[in-house]
Amino acid sequence: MKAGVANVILGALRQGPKSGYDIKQLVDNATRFFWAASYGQLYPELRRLVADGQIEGTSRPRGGRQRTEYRLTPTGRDALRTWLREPAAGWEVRDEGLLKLFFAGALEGDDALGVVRAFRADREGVLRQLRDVQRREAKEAEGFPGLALEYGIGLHEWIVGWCLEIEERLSRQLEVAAR
Amino acid sequence: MKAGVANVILGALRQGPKSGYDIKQLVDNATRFFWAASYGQLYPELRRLVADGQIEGTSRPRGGRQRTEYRLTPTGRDALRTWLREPAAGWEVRDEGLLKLFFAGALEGDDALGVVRAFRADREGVLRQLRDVQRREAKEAEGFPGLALEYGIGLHEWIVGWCLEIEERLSRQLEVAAR
DNA sequence: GAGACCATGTAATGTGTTACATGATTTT
DNA sequence: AAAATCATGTAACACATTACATGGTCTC
Repeated sequence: MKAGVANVILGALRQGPKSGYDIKQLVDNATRFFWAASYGQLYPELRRLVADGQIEGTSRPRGGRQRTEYRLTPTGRDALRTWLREPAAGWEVRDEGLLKLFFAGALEGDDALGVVRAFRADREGVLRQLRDVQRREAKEAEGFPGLALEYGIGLHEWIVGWCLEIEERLSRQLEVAAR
Repeated sequence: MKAGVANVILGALRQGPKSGYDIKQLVDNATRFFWAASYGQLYPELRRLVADGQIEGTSRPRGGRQRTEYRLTPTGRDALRTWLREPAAGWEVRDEGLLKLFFAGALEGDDALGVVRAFRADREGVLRQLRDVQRREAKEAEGFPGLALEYGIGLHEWIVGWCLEIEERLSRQLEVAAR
């Protein structure tokens, strides 16, 4: 899971030169759902990649506003392609909603049901966000970025559906128990 | 996303008293897929929870082997139930496989297809692990822990299915392009 | 002229993993 | 008798977020 930010930068720059700010926008818009990055990571890593010869920075002021635009060097392009061909290092999830679901047995029937409902509500929120992105970026998000977006939407649709099923199952059990 | 380990400990102890080692086993067996915890977090947090009156530790040697068994105090039980009723703080994913998928356009057709295939292979691996857990813990994993497991299995089945579809779609595109 | 946005950066803080250290017991 | 498992703990390190600091420009 090491050197993650570097790959985000390299990948972002492939679609054309960008400032640190631009990269942050891309991250917040798209990759944040599976790979977040803060300025505190981005800017130092940009310098490191320049020092390492993987990217080059040019001063490109916009109006009177200073701005450094970065682009890939051939070395950087190779590094990106090499990384893409390597097996993925890993996968980490930290999901408080699921943790609550796991322990929901500590609550009584209807409160436990509430945990599932809250979990679903959260995922419906994410689903809405993803659909907003899809609407906004209909043009830009073609090819693989669009595929990743489709993945996220489909995944969250599945999750919401699963929750609804479980909620029904639990409701029926509660009814039976109440008799 | 703060104080996460505390809730894992509280939840784990609800099903009966446990040593730090026991809790680590539970984490590695079950919650690790959505909430991991290392000894470096667990042991200090156990002390903190004792100091805070949420759990109590008793020396219960097993043979000549020292062992401290922890159990919930009423305070701890309340804290667990309160936490369960609160809205979930969040949700974080760091998925290198998806990041590669997102940038796979930097590779040529069949290499890009390889990224999807590698992604699927990884998820098939996780699916196998989850099914192993299900087989091993058929008895213990009833109720909500079992539900969380079902969720994980269903989710990964969906993912594998999605990958197969995409692989076909890309294959067809490659064939057309080759003509 | 106020507020949003573009733009860059760092320091403090928080969080979590890895490696190391130690030692008993049980299984093969 | 070796290897695996039970059991507890800490120190060093890696990684990431948050808050802060600064200042220009664009839009209402």
